[in-house]
Amino acid sequence: MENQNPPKLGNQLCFPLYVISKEITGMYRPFLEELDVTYSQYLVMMVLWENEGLTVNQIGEKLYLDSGTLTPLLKRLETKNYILRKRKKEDERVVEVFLTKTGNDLKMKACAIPTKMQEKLNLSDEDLEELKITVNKLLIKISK
Amino acid sequence: MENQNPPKLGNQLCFPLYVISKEITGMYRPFLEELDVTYSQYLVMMVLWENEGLTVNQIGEKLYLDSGTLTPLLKRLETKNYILRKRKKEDERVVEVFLTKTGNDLKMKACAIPTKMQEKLNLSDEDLEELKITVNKLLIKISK
DNA sequence: TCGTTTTAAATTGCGCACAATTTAATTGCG
DNA sequence: CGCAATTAAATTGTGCGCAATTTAAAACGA
Repeated sequence: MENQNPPKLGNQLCFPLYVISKEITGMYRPFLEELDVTYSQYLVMMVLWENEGLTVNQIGEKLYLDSGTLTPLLKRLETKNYILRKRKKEDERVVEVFLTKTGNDLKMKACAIPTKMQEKLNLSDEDLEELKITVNKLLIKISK
Repeated sequence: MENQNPPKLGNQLCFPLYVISKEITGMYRPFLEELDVTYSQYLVMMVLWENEGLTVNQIGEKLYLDSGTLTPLLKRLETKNYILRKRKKEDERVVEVFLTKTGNDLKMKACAIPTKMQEKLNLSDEDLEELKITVNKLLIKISK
């Protein structure tokens, strides 16, 4: 039994990750406000832009979120008229999510965001790529 | 104006960071339940174990949190009898936060957590150190 | 077939996280 | 001194995030 010292903030892995995640999310805010979505809603929209008609569960698998989070979030997106939620005829338990025209058109407005964010982050292309690789490797390791 | 393609989940930096942060926080949960604290409350306790008597603002600076988050969180810690909140005599606007005996004793129980977490994360010492360095560098860059 | 089990989504309840505002105390300035 | 400006914390309101439970539909099995 070694390392039985009290845990210190400066020695954590999770804390800086938690702060970075919050800070970057915050950097998105002004851009996302133009689309009238939150960061989580933006994630859902990204998933749908790539793959329309997914079920709530399928969206949740991609985003690591459950129905307790997604159901109210999707209802808000529906209220904004960005998406449609339809119960599947063949299996009434399942809800499939579709884009409205407005929701699909939003994709165009969103195209500028990655570039703007990279400018704001002020990281070189190489650093950014390396970070993405590091971080994606870690994600795979952790969520395996 | 290049890179005007729709943003994709797989090409983001923020998304894996957001997921990793959530996943690791989730890994802490069973250990933190034994101490009857949430992850955010654990962060506050760590700060206080290192530095008792800090003001709400000072805690907020260390944790990147504001009074809107901290005030109710600190009240919950006070209800658990882990901390004491005292208005400063010389400046009644300021609230200083102190540990109770219970709150200080909790530090001992917390000592086992980093080791348990490292086991759970299943990363080598070297990988973990490298990640901490990478991630702390990024944090400094971002929050400058 | 009928009842049990499983599954998908919704609901409930709690605790952040943060923007915006409010309250109250202190500071600073004419 | 007297009042505007500043400051610290608290409050209000919205939206996650997740555990636990509920609801309802579908699948399964004797």
